[in-house]
Parts: sequence; structure tokens; C-alpha cells
Amino acid sequence: MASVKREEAIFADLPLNQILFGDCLDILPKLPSHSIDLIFADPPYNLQLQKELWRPNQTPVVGVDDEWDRFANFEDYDDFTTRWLSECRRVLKTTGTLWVIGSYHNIYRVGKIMMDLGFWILNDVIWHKTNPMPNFRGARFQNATEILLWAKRSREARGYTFQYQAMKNLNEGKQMQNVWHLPLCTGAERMKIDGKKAHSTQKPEALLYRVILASSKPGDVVLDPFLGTGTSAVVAKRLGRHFIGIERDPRYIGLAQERLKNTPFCGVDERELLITPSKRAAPRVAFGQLVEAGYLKVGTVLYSRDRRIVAYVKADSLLRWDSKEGSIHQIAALAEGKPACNGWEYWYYEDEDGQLISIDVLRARYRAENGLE
Amino acid sequence: MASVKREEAIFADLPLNQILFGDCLDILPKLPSHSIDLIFADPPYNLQLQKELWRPNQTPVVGVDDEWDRFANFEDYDDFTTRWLSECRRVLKTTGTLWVIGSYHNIYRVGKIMMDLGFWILNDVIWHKTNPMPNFRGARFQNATEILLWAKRSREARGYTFQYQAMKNLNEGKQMQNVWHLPLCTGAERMKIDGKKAHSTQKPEALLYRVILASSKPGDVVLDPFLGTGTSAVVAKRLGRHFIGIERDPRYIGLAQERLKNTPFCGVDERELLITPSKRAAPRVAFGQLVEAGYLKVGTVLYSRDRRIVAYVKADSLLRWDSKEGSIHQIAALAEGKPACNGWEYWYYEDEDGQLISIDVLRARYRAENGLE
DNA sequence: TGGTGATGTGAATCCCCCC
DNA sequence: AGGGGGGATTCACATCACC
Repeated sequence: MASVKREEAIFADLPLNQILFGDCLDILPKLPSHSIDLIFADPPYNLQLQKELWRPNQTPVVGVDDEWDRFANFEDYDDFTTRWLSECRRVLKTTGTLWVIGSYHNIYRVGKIMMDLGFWILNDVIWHKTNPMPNFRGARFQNATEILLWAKRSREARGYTFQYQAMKNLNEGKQMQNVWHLPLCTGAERMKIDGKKAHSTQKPEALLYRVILASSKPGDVVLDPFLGTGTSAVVAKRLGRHFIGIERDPRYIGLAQERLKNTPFCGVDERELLITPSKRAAPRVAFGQLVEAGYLKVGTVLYSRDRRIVAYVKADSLLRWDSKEGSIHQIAALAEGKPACNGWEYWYYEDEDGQLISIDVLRARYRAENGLE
Repeated sequence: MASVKREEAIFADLPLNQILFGDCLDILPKLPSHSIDLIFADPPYNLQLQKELWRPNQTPVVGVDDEWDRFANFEDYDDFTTRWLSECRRVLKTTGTLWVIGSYHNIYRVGKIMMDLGFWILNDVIWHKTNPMPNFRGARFQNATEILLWAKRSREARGYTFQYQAMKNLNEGKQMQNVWHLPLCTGAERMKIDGKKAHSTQKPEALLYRVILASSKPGDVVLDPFLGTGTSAVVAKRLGRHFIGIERDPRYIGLAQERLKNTPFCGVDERELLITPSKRAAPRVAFGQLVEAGYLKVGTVLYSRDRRIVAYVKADSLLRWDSKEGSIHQIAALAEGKPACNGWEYWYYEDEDGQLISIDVLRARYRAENGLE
């Protein structure tokens, strides 16, 4: 029975920090469902380059024409894409997300299939190459981009990881856009054999750094079904994540293992240097705790910024405004006629000098004085 | 017989410089085959907005929920897309090309269908908006792009128009890339009724300038099956091309006719085109890029010139000094007790020999090695 | 007339925990 | 799985009121 064979073949434990040798259509079914936090996939591009391309100086341009990158027709490519994406969706946790990178030759087919399979696109990210190859014929616009699709498992899936604050920090304090200006993988980073490119589409580590830092946490499991020379695994290791790589060409596996050997795993002592936790992750402080702890006395008068709204703190930490009672958030929303309002930012109290102080300052003080940071 | 009716209905002469009232699925079949030089299509995106979205200042975001953007499911959308694209392909000359603009909500479906119908993609052009709406919840990357697909009728089609030199001139003498930095349609250019936007998705004329100038010649026929308020027709007229517009909402037709009345035929000369803004991405290098690219490893120690101040590089490119965190500039200023300080000049790292090297040297190396000079 | 600060707004698939 | 409640979250411009 096929199902029994399949059960037997499934890994009892996740093969963490390993490169699995074989075709991803054979290996992925052996991974358990709902076990992976993040998938990065750089599938074949189906470029269908037929004629050779020559530079103006009569030297040939080396294109992508590896054997693994040829499909007979769209149907074959779509079938292959549907199969590996389906398996990826199965092994992904409901909190997990998937990245796929491609060019205009394949990404439109891939994106459509992703949507059909139920993936819910979060962003299409444009990798704008700072040093792209020129268009030698002058027949089109210079193609300077590849596209990454970032998606969660389904529209309903909740709890995916997005390190908003870390991305903002990387971008000099402004929220990171879906356009990334990054150079191609060149120079010493580019793996070479006898002076020639070891892999025709090796991705830069900086690209994977941003992908993995943005959408996973230390200790998460990062799966790459088309590992190639191992860029995603190397960066995952650097950033204190676990990796699982799948690759069917033993030559690439050898190169990836060499790179991994030279990559230190981010040590525990470095974990604290990874990223600043977001405000959302800060321990919650209920307004009632401030009242209980005496930071605000029962009966204290709270004001809106313009002193137009005046409310009183009750012993049960609800506010009384007019004849109405509710939480700091509910009364603020009510007073402003809005569906919701952050009470921590809305309310102020008066200090001895009659100055208005935000109650959010009190919350910060409470956190600081009670080891809640 | 349907075929007879169809034949009878076809326009004897092309309805040049007219706006045709009706659904493009009804009107397109009346146009003769192989008659159009250039098609620009801005179809519904099928945005699928569900809940209300509020800005941090508690005002609502006005989303697109027009009747014309609602489809029951992907199948309906695909069917609609297949039908109008098929007709577009029929009416296109073999030397003609087609542009379609969309967002990640629809462009992957559209692109896949285009390929299936036989269109051959020449470029995917990224419209990188210079002033996009932020992501208010900090839940994703800020979505700053729309995508235009530019395609010829078939792989074999020869002789399409690409004004390579004009594009090069527009781009300060360098090859025009497939990434266009252009602002949204705002201000006086935006059509308004009673102070409110007349159309929820009006495109900027500058975008259509590039499209029409790049891929057509004076006297060519430009067809727009989703004319809206007429941006493509207006720009075609200004550039000395003929237009044919199709629109099913009479209110939009009225607005478009008003704009056309105020537009001179061929009212643009070369000099005016040459001063069209062509902002290039600034070759700025953020400190974070050095960290991402591995020029500085996470945990690297940075020193002030006199080694008095010692800080650590975090994964999100902030520095940690004492218990404080901030950008290279902020921490330098803090450590020196100054209001501001240039971190690029302040910080040094140690090389293998214990020599202090300025991080500004690293920045210069990054620029040199990645074509950013 | 000119500068300054407040206000408005753009194709938006925009939270998460707990009951 | 659906509802309720806490509470976190914005960038580049254009316009306009006001001094």
C-alpha cells in the first residue's frame, strides 16, 4: 500500500542541519506535515534560451542552459511546479511562510499556481540588481530585476513572523519597502570551479540574509528544496536558524558542505545581538496593575491631550466618563466616536505642577521598575 | 449565423480618436484583426479587500471597492481576463505590442494567461512609486510597486517598435532599466468631482508617456480597452498618436472627453520630453547593507578612534553600547554627548593585525565591488 | 509675498491573544 | 472558528491656514 510505504519513509525526527541528496519531488514527501517554519525556493527558471546570444564584441554570453533548467512546454513546467509547491504547503506550519524567487520567464506561472493552491501572497518583493547585465541588443529595457513572492499558507493562517522593527532598523529607521537594492553575487562570494561559475544562478548572501531575518526567529527551521550551492543554509546557520536542504546534484552538495564548514553557527552568546524585540513582544501590563501598585490612585482624573475629555479612575481600574464606564481604550474610543482607540496614548494625568503626563510614561516606569523589559 | 452578424458589426474604418461606449468584451469583437499598433490595458485588479483599515491617527483608509473590481472567484477573473486578452491579441498587428498593468493581486494570473495565449513577454517593468501609501499595521513590507507586462504578439513576431535611443536620452544617456521611479497621480493632474477623486485608480500621465513613447511611433494607433478617465488617450494625442478608447461608465467618458478637449494634438516636442524627470535610485549605502553582505559580521566590535568607546554590531545593523541601542550615528552622538555625529567617520573595526580600519573604507569597498559608483 | 506647521491622502489583499 | 478586547501602527507630498 502506498500510504504505508509513505508512512514508513517519513523521517522520525526532522533531519536538521543536513543536506538531503535527491530530487525534491522524492524527498519532500518524506518530511512530516506542519513541521517547517520557513521555506525558501529558487526553482528552475524554464528560460527556453534557444539561440546563442553574442555580445557586440563577438564573445558569447554564457546563459542559463543547464540540463536541469529545460522543460518541454508550459504544461510540464506547471505540473512540476504544482507538485513541489503542494508538498511545500503540506510541510509548512500554519504560522510558516514561503518565499519563491523567479524571473519574468517563470514567476507569473509560479505565482498563479501558488494562489490556486491556497497560498496567500503577503508581498511581491522586487530584487533590483545594482549591477545587472546590460541589454546588448538594445531591443528591450535593461532587465535589472528578479521577483520574490512571499506568502503564508492560507488566507486564514495567523501568526506568521515578520520582524518589522528589524527591517526598519536595517532601512535607516523607515519601514522597509518591497523593493530591495542589492548587488549580484560576484567576487569572492561567487563559487567557482576552474575559474568558471560553479552554479549558474547562485544568489547573494545579502538577499537571503534579509529574507531569513525578516520572516523567521532564531531556532526556526528553514527548508530549501533547491539548495544549489547552499546560500540559504549558510545564512540560516549564520543567523542561528536550523536548515534542511534538498539537492539532486552531488557536485553542488559538495560545494555547499564546504561553505557550511566555514560558516560558524551563531552562538548562544550572540543571540542577544540578533535583533531588537518589537514592541508587540513586550510583556503586557494591564492598566489595573498600575492602579493596584499605586502608580495611579483611585479617583485620579485623566484628561485627553486637549483636556476636553475628563474621566475618573475607579477602584476596579475602569474609567468613568459622564455616566459611562469602560476600559481606558473603550472610553477613549467612545469619547472620540471612533471604533477603536489606544488608551495608553490617549490619556494623561496632571502632576504637581499641573503638567499633563501620558499614562504610557507610567507604564514604561512600571516595566522598568519591575523587570518587565 | 453568428459569423455573419459579427462581420456586419465590424467597423468599416477604424474609429480613430474616439471613445467607444460599452464593455470591452462587446466592443473589441467589432474591431478588425491586425489593425492596432499598441494596446495599453489597465484592467480591474480584483483587490479582494475585506475589513476596514484605519490609520494610526484613527482615520479610515479609503480602499477600492468599486463594483467593477469585484469578482466572485479566481475562475471568473481568469475567464474575464482570457476573453479580453484573446480579443486584444486578435486585433493587434504582428508588429504590435501589448502593455498590461497590475498589482500582485492579479498580475501573476494575467501574466500566466498571456503566456498561455501565445504572447511573448519582452519585459516586466516595475513601477516603483516614489510616494506610496505606508503599511499602517507594520505587518508586511511597504507595497511600493505595480508591475507592467510588455509583450509582443508571439514569439515569432518580428518588427516591434522599441525607441531605444529615446529611452536612453530620457535616462541621462544610460540604458533605461525595467524599473521606473515615478510618483503617483496626485495634485492638479488628479481628476476630481466635488473635491473627491473622480476615479479610484487614475494613472499618472508620466507613466503613459514612457509606455507610448517607448513602444510606438507618431501616427500609430493606441488602443485602451479600459479607458477610465482617459490618461492613455490624452498622452497618445499629445504625442501625435491616434487613440481608440473603450469605456463602459458614461461618467468616466465625460471626464475623458473633457481632458481630451484641453489636450493639443502633438503638443509635446523633443525638448519637453528630455526634461521629463527620470530620477534614478540614489546610490546610497545603508550601514545595514554592509552587515547583510557580510562585510561586517554580527557581533563585530566597533571602536572609536581612541578605542575609548566600544560597541557591538547587531543583526539588524543597530549598535549596542552599554545597555543602549541605536544607529551608528545615534550611538556615536550619545557616546560623545553631542547632538549629532557622523557614524561613518566615527567607528573603526580591527583587522587581523589589530589595526583600526574606518568603516567608511568598507563602504567605499562595497560601492566599488558592487557597481555603485 | 514668504515661511511654517497642521492637515489630508494614495489600487491596502495590514494583529493577536484568549475565551 | 468566531467574537471580543487590548493596543500597536505611517511616508512622501500637496494643500491650506496662519502669521
